[in-house]
Amino acid sequence: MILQQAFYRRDTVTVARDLLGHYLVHVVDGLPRVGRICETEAYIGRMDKACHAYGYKRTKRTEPLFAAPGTSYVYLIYGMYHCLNFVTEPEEEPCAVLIRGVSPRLNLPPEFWGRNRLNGPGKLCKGFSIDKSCNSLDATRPPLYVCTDLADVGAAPLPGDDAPFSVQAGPRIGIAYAEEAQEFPWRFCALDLGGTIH
DNA sequence: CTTCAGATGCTCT
DNA sequence: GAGCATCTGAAGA
Repeated sequence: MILQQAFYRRDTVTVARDLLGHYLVHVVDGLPRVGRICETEAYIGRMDKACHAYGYKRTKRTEPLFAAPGTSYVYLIYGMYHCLNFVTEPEEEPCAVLIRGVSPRLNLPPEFWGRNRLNGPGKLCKGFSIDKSCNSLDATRPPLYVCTDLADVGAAPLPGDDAPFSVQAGPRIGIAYAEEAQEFPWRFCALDLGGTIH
């Protein structure tokens, strides 16, 4: 099934952990590009200095964070990479989960198959052709969504994809400015799906 | 394996 | 004008 608003309308840390193992889908030119989510991070505006909407800071950029749970939030970072998030918690609570890594499953360009080709928010967006045109979409339906099974995109399940996996938590990446929030263990890795925390 | 510099443009002050 | 939820390639250990 496709994850619906009720899935995202929950505690952000819980959603970040629960997204692991599910399948990110972006339909491009009629073909679903699919990867299995193996790394995420939680951002919580009301108390998290690493969140763009810390202290309910509302600007043109952060506007999607205040929208309905299940909305996409895509922004440009360092002038050349995009980052994909899904908005969580009820409307007006600016929170989101950053999708940091997936392992390739379907219809990805050849250069994105193999180890360490889709681990990292910038690489992942490149592989899935995700840019600002994907910002502020309803991500509970095509072209951009997350589903629980490969059967949901009409593909056969992969042997081993139904096996349990272990989750590791650790501090988030690239937020040295965020003072005490640096240490929050809000990064989640599915170790057996290719994720790594050092 | 590690560190390090540079690329590049949008957003907010 | 400063800074940024990153990545790559080159060089060193």
